[in-house]
Amino acid sequence: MPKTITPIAGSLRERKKLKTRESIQREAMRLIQKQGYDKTTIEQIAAAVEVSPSTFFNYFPSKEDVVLYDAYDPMIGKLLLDRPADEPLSVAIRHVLEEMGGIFERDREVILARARLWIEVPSLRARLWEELEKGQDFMSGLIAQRSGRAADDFEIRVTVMVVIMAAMEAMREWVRHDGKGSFVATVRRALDLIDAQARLDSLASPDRETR
Amino acid sequence: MPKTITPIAGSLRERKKLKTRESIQREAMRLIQKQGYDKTTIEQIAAAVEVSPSTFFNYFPSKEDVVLYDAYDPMIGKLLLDRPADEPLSVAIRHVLEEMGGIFERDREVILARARLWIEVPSLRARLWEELEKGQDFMSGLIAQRSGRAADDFEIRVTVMVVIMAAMEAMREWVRHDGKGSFVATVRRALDLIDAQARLDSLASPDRETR
DNA sequence: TTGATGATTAGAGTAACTCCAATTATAATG
DNA sequence: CATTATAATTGGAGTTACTCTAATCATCAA
Repeated sequence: MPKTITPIAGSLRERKKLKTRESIQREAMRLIQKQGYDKTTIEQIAAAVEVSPSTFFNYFPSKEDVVLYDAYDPMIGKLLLDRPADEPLSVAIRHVLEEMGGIFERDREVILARARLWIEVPSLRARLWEELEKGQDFMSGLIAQRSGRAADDFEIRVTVMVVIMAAMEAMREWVRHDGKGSFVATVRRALDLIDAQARLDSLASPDRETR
Repeated sequence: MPKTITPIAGSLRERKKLKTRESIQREAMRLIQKQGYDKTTIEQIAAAVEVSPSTFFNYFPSKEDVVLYDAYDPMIGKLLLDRPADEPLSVAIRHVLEEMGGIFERDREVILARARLWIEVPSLRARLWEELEKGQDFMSGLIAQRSGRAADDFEIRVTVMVVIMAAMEAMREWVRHDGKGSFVATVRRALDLIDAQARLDSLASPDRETR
């Protein structure tokens, strides 16, 4: 059994795959912007990229995923993880938000277009839910770990979901106003509104005293 | 042009339609319980009810709707509307919750089975989102009216969504514990947790003074 | 150069829907 | 009761997203 050496990140194959992936997504978005989501078929997208429909499904498990896939999600996750473990969660969240602010400003147009799709196309809107739940699982797990509670702690899950919904509603509000104004500021407003920070802090602080 | 007289509620046609509708839903649920959602086809359901697949789509716009359609939603809506307009919203919500409590207890098994599907089947889970949004629109509209604010007021929408998510998480928690314990009590716990009542009250009280 | 491995593809199949035109059941009218 | 209007049911043809499989083709390691 020949040991497979660690695949080089920049190998021809890898680079090609990445290129194809990006092409598919770019062409898909272009067509969808032009004709609408429902009227754009996988066949059309594949034709535009000059690959077969089969190949499309090699890269994206469903049509929704092309629009849904978001490079920022993993970024946010990483930023959150990189925060010192003893930092209060509310502070961490605010930090991450500000750190993303620049990117959000820079990619404003792209983000706005995609957010609009998320909100306006029923199947995408519904599908977005899945992603929110993944976010909830991720954050809940993180807090659970740091606070020494169970991963499915009711209190944690409720609180985290509330925070996520605040961000979600902020996005909707931001889109409703055609992306005028700062997205980050809108999220901040929502967070202030639900006033969840204090609660998050009390959850996130490790139970040092009890230990 | 012959004026169509108001169709009698209990006319033969109406009764038949209702029966068919109920049969479809009952048989669908039975098959789905037995074989799982994905493995149950519309053809099978139609065959079990002895109608054509076309007829299925006359009654339910999609397969998801058969499982999703919930007799309690309109009930809750009606109960909420029936509360005196000057009653603080938090009180109204608690009232409605307690009023539904008996029904929830009585139909526990049915509700649990359906809730399980909602949570476990991805397409249903995603689709549930749509319903939550309808709920948000309804409640936001109600509060907006009573408080004299705009229908798409950001603060209202965020707060309402938070309350809905609390109920949603309560359902998940309740299902996670196999429906042991009171559903209403779990929702109460979630509501207490988010402590949103005070905020709701401040939103719901009409701005009598300012007027 | 060769042999393995991974990517691309065509093709056949499934199932949820949509649309439409034909048929059948119920209701209203003279 | 006979007739006409209306509503419900149906079959059939078509679209599209997606799955599975087996063959072909490109890249890579040796």
